[in-house]
Order: sequence, then C-alpha cells, then structure tokens
Amino acid sequence: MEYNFRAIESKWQNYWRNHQSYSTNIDAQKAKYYVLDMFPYPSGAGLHVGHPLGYIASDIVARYKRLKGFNVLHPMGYDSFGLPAEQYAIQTGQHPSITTEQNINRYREQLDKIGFSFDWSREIRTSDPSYYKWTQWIFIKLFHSWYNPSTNKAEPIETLIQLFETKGFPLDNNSDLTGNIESEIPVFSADEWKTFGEKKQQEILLTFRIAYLSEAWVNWCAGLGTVLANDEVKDGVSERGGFPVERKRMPQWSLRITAYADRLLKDLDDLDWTDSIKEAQRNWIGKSEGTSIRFKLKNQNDFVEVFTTRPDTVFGVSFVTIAPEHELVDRITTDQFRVAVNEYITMAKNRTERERQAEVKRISGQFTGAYVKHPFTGKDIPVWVGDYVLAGYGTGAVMAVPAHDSRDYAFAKYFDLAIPQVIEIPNGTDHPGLDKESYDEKSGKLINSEFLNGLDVKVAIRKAIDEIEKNNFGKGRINYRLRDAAFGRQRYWGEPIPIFYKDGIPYTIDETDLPLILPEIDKFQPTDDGNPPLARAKDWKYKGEYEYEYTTMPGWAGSSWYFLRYMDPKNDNEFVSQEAVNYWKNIDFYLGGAEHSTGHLLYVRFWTKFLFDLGCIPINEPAKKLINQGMIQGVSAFVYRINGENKFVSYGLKDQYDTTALHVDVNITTNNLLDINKFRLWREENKDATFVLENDQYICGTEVEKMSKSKWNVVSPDLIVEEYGADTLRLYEMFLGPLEQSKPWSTQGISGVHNFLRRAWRLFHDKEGNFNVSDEGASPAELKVLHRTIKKVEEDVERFSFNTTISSFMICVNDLTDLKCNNRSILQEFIILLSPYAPHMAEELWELLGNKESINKAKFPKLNESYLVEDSFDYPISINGKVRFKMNLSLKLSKEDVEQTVLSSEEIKKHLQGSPKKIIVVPGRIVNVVL
RNA sequence: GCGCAUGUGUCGUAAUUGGUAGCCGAGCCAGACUUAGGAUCUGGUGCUGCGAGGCGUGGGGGUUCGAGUCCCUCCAUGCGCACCA
Repeated sequence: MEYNFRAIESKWQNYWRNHQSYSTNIDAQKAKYYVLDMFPYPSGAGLHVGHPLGYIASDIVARYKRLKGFNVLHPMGYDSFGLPAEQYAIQTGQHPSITTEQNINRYREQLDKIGFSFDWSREIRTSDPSYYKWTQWIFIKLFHSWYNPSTNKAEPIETLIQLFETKGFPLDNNSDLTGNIESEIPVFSADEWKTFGEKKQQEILLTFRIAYLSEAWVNWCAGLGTVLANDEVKDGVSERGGFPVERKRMPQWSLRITAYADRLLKDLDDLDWTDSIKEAQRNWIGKSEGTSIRFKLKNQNDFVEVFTTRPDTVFGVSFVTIAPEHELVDRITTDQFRVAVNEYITMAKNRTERERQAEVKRISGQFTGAYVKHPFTGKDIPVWVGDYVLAGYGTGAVMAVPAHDSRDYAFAKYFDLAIPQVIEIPNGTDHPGLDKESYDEKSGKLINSEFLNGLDVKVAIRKAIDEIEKNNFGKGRINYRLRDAAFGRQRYWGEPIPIFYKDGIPYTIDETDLPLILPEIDKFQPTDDGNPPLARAKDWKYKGEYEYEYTTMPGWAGSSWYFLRYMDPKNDNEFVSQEAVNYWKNIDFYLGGAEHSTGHLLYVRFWTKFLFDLGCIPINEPAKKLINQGMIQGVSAFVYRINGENKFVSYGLKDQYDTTALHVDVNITTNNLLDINKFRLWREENKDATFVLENDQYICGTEVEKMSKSKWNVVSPDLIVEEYGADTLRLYEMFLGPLEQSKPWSTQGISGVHNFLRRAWRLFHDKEGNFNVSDEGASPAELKVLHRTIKKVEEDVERFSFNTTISSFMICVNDLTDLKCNNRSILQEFIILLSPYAPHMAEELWELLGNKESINKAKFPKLNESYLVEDSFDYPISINGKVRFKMNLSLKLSKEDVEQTVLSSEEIKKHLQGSPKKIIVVPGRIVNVVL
C-alpha cells in the first residue's frame, strides 16, 4: 500500500477529535508546560500559508513536551473584536458578530486540516460576553487603583484616600507622586480634603487612577472616526486603513502605563526574548536621565521649566524654545508679538502629524517678546515658540544650546541667534567647526562656564546637577518617551467600558452587573452630533437612569490577559481560579509576530504586572521565552498590458512596448508561466485578451511583497494540504529555513520533503507494499543511526531549531534505507521522534506496529551515548611546533596523561597506529586524525 | 540620524564551545530501470586548473597555531524608533 496521506490524515483528525486526545487538565503529579501562539484576528481573507508557520512550530514543541512527560497546555482562540469587521458592517450593514462568526468558522476549518494538537475545549473569543465580562472586570480594577510610588506598585484607591484623609496633598514623603500625573493637583490639607464634596473628591481621585479620564492630546483619525494609541499610528497614518492622523485635544480614557515604565524596562533583562524585541521595547519606553531647570520670567512671577540631558551646557543657552501647545505661550507673549505668535500657532496646529513629520527639515518658529533670566548668570534670554519642541515630551520646553545641539543649531542659524561655545572641540576629531555645524559629542572640556570650566563633560554633568539642585533651580529627573495609552475608541465593535456617569462624574458599574453587554444598534456610523455609535443604542441606561460611557475598549484590551483565561476558560466566578494560575503560571513558550513588540507585548506585560500588584496572580511577567516567527512573504505575479489595448506582452518583451504592470492571481500561474485559459476566465474583461508570447509561453514578472488579498499573491494552505497532505505542509514550512527569518513563499522543493515522507513510509513496507517489520535484534550500525538522530532531534527542538531537525530525519531515513533496516524496535523509536513533525503518518505507522494507544501517549526515546562512539582516533594538538597531545579518553589515555603530555608532531605520529595522512592540530580539543 | 538583525554554492540553507566550510533539500548534468509517471534507483555538481595544486563564507584590517564564528572598520539589505531636548 502506498502512502495515502488523504485517508490517513482524515482518519487521525477524526480520531483525535472523537477521543479528545489533546484536552488537558491540571495534574499535580506532572510538570506543566505552557505553549502559546498569539491568537489570530479572524479576517475575511482566511488563513494563508504564513499563519501556520508559527502554529506548526509551537505544535511541534507541544507534542515534543508531551512525549517528554510534561502536562502541556496548548490552547487556541480568537482576538475577535476589531476594526475590519466593523468597517464591513458600516459598508454593508451586516452585524460584525455575524461576519466574525463566519470568519472564525472558516479559520477553524482550515486549522483542523493541518493536524494541530490544540485543546479546543479551552477556546476563547474576546468578543464573547463570557470572556469580556472579565476584561471589564479588570478595567474596574484598573479604575479603582492608583500607583503608589513609595511602594512602587499599584494599590487600591482606598489607600490613597486614607493618605488624603490623614496627610492631605502633597504627601510629606519625598516620592514624586505627580511625576506621572498630568493634571495639576491643587494643594490641600487633610482637613480640607474632608470638607470637599463628593464631586470634588472624585475629580481629584480620577487624576490618580490607573484607568483615568482626562482632557488629553490624542491621535485622532477622522477616516476611522476614532482615537488611536501611539503604536497604532505608523508614519503619521493609521496602521489599519492608512488614514491620516492628527493631534486633537479631547476627553479621553487612558491607562497609566507610564507608572510601570521603569519596571517594564528593568524586567526586560530577565526575559529570554530576542534582543531586537527587547531593544524595540527599550526604545519605545525611551528612558532618559536629565535635569529639569526653571528659568524665571523677566517681569513676571512665573517660570519656564525645561528638561535637559545636558545640564553641563547650561552656560551655552542662548534662547529658550517652548512648544506651540505649551500653556505658557498665551500668558507670556507680549502685545507686540501677539498677532504673529497666534498666527504661528494656528499654522502649527493645523498641520497633521504626517505633514509635521514630513517637514522635519523645515524650520519654523516665532519670538514671543518674552525673556527669562539665566539661573546662574542672570542674563536675559529670549523665549521662542517652535514646533520642533514637542508638547508631549519632557516639559514641552527646551533650553536651546545651539553650539552643542544640532536642532537648536539649525534654529539659531535660521533666525540668526547667538551660538556661544561652552565645550572645547577635542583635537583629532574631524569636526568642521562651529560655523558649519554643532558639536554634539559628550566629550571634551568645558569653557566659558564659570564653575564648570576645565571639567570633562561627564564630570561637568554631575557637577551641574549638584549646583542646580543646591540653588533650587531644578532637580535631577528621569523622563520617558512612553505615553499613557489611549483606551477609549469611538467605535462599536469592542468591549463596552463599564462606566456610567452621575453628575458628570464617572463611576464603575457594579461587578454583579457584569458583563455589560454590547447593545444592539441599527447603524454602525457615529451619530449625527458626533457621538460614538453606542449613543444610538435605545433605552441603554444604567439602572434605567444613568448614561453609560459610549466609547469602547481598543483591540488590545482583550489580548492583554487572554493567556490567563485559557487556564480556566469556563470559570463564571473569577477571571481565573487561583488553583489554575498557581499550577500553570506563566507561558513557557510564546510564539508570534514581531510586529507586536511595542503594542500587545508591552500591554500584556503591563496588565500582568498590574494583576500581580493586586495579588490576583502569582506571576509578574506573562512569558519567559518568546520567539518571533518570520513573515512569509508572497511572490506577486505581474502581467503587462499594452496601454490602450487589451493585449498582454510576456515579461522578456515588455520593454519593447508601452505597458502597465498589473497584479495577476498567482494561483493561475505555474513557475511564473501564465495559464492563458485560466487568465481569460479569471476576469470578464480578459475574455478577449490577446498575447505577445516568447517561446510560445507567457512569462510573468515577479516581486516579493507582503502576502495580501489585494496583491493577488495569497497562497492558502488548503491547496498544499490537498495536493501533498498536512504532514508535508508541516515539514515543508519548517524546512524553509530558520523560524525567525522572513522568507518568500515558494513551493520549490516541497517535493523533497514529500519524498522524504514516502521513503519513511517505505521503511515499514516491503516491495509489494505490505507492512513488514522484523523482530530481530538491531545491528550496531542501526543503533548508531537511531541514537545519533535522537540526540540531534532532542538538541534541535530544545533550541527551537526545527529546520535542522528535518535534515537529521532525512539523513536518518537515508541511512536506514541503505542499511535495509526494517527492525521493529528501531523503526518504532524513529516514528516517535518523527511524530511531532508528521503526526498523522506517525499515528498510522504506530498503529500498524500494533500499538493500541495514540502515539501522543508514547515516551520520547532514551538516548544511549555509548552507541555513538566513533571508531576513529580522536586527537588535538600543537602550539608553535611544540605539541601538546590529547587522546580520546575512551581509548587509551587518562585525562591527566593527555594534559601533561607534550610531544612533537613526529612523536604523535609514533603514537598513532598506521601513518596518518593528516593531523589536525588543536590545543585543548579533540579532532579527527585522517588515516 | 540612532538602535537591532542579517550577509556562506545556481537557490533555500548547515556548520551547538573558534577546529577538515558547504550537511540536508531544490535545481542542473550523466546513467540505470521502465506499462513514460510530477515515479524509483546510481553517480556527479563552490570557483579555478589537464594535473599536483591554488582560491574561496559582503570588502578591508586585527587577535589566534587555527576565524563563517571573536575584535575594529567600511559596504549592502531588512526591521524598529525618529525634531525625544
């Protein structure tokens, strides 16, 4: 019987389903292992061959760990709230839940065909009320918590109220409570606090909550009609849809992730994640240490506070620049300059983010007419407004040191401002001089700087901070680039925020009223008066009386804690039971795309730390080990239409005509050759197309691009499964190259792995195709092949190198075929090794070998190194003609003999039997001697 | 501009601690078998040279008895951040 993958694969997929082979329960007797894939958003395009890449790798790890005796949690679910389903609803009126349901069914069908060992009894969907009930529950916790800087963790808001009741505000310890708080909090005493009414108290508390509502600058995307978080904006346009994004000030729910900035940064060190992801997160958090300095305004009892990392250059300040949005602008501008300043600010505000970024090189600014006093010299320093200063970073104001900062330099040159030098440019640098560009390096000796003169930059920085703090001009300060995360979306298809308003103050709904179900509405657009779609819901009031919050949670809310829910997905009383989370703890192996590095992966760490602080879970990081699978790109195919004609010219001849390149569906091409009949049927307008061929063929042009429906380069795994089987797909995707590398999809070489499976199958069958294994004892050669493979497979899986494992399998099968091996025990162990990679075929052969239980209950073979000993001599040697000689310890000499013996190469030769052709000389290592 | 990653035959790649570079697969060449299959099997295949040999891991330099691997520098590609003070 030939290897009939179709029959085998459907047989075993049914078996696994009917026997619930992969459902998992807590088992205190066994060590746990948690393998998790980043769950997909179920898009309308279905799975393409890129999706399964990571799922196959994680499935191999899950199956391998089961064979190793671990209790493996390997769940799957759907991140099913999101924009595309809603955009589709706006266009067609079809409810997003219907679209989502359809897409999920299609995903499931496709996933099932690949033979994954997911525990589907634990499936979750973020859009399911039984799931988002707990997302809302966590939001309520976030609302009722504040970040206590002196304990450095989140605490119930009651502990803050207690502090207010006993000490008032600010608190007497030196912890910088306001460092993370944007709004200005008035000073009040404990007694005053008690006299404040409910409304005033709630307003004050709101500014401290981890989930808080405030007037804030947001990324407003008019195209999507919603606010976006920083990581959802790329190059000034929305990541979804590519619509322009502008800055806008509006009331906005935010999560105080900035309170966790330092912990998010520090704890990266202990994570086994790739450097690039950790670096991306470090950059995103953007910690910088510096100093705040207050510059007193001339003729006014107020000051401009700046942030700088270069306090050493304080004597080089020639002006101060503040952001156009800065609250001081209006107050300090003199009448003489008011018109010009207002004009400038209007211009700056009307530019979109994209325009602003595109025009980085263009310098603009306006003098306000105001002056500040230099803190040390008392000299007058002009104050300018400039949009190169960002309102959202630091204090929104900078002390400009044009001689030693390139941006200040450009500004000073443009407006012809002074450029005083305070650092000597060291000899030997190729700096062209201060009349050409600024000197930004952090090295050199200070000059023209009073008490800093003669000091080296690094020393001067410390000295400057000391002096600034001593004179109370400012203080050392740590700044983060990270911004609090915008949490409300003016959209329908998301979790309703469990908030209602009473007297204009937000309150959380009672936990017993959860979940707050997403109400039905008839249209998905915003209302005519600009409210989010939820405002359309009829009779939707809390307790029939209070208005609900109309914005919904962002896409990343549900995914920020889903790994916990898998542990206990059906629990109606808790988001996860203590028993479950204490057993499963964190993810042992997390796999997903690198595109989530500053989004999901930061948020899930944030929520985990928050839940840890409140004592809800015993872990403070979600995943110790993370691997990012590379993207599988599509290879797009192009046809070239002669302009103005319905005539297409083959790739090699296209330059002789005036043509337009058009994407063509890659599924109607084979090896870049266009199937002309299919092309004519593909689209109505192609029916009468004519062609200019080369060698009677139409050759398509190609280009590697992201796999996407619009580029017609999507290859579905279904076709591969249909033609070659799921096991071949699994093997091939792993064989393509290192998991983490991106690569274009190509089926060149798929026959190689397919043939490998057929050859493996043939090991178990005689020439006539009858199942045939022998019960004779295994030969030493066969044992050697087997154990070499065991060793390699084990090492490779442990270091997540799957492509090399497959080479080892191929070598193993080649060797066993050469040895004409049909030994039962050898083949049985081999098939266990193979089972994580090609589970269907492994199950079938396992059954033919007479085993009653599924192969996933088998034990991973034990390695016996003694079968691996080489029969050749092993030697190292030689430094500068003098030769230290080392011998394979299993042969003649002891370790001590080896390390003490010093011989010439002639002498080595004497020690060797026969006369070696070549000796490879290696101090301290063992290498072959070629005889 | 800053940061991170990558660079090896015709192609995908391998070489776990510095130790015979190119395993495994694809492609190509030759042959065997054949009910002609997109089958199977055998041999060959880094470059160069008739040959012994020489040269070869993006370029240049260094450390080392020995470098694809470590260090410096430059180049190219990909990704991330970007007027972040």
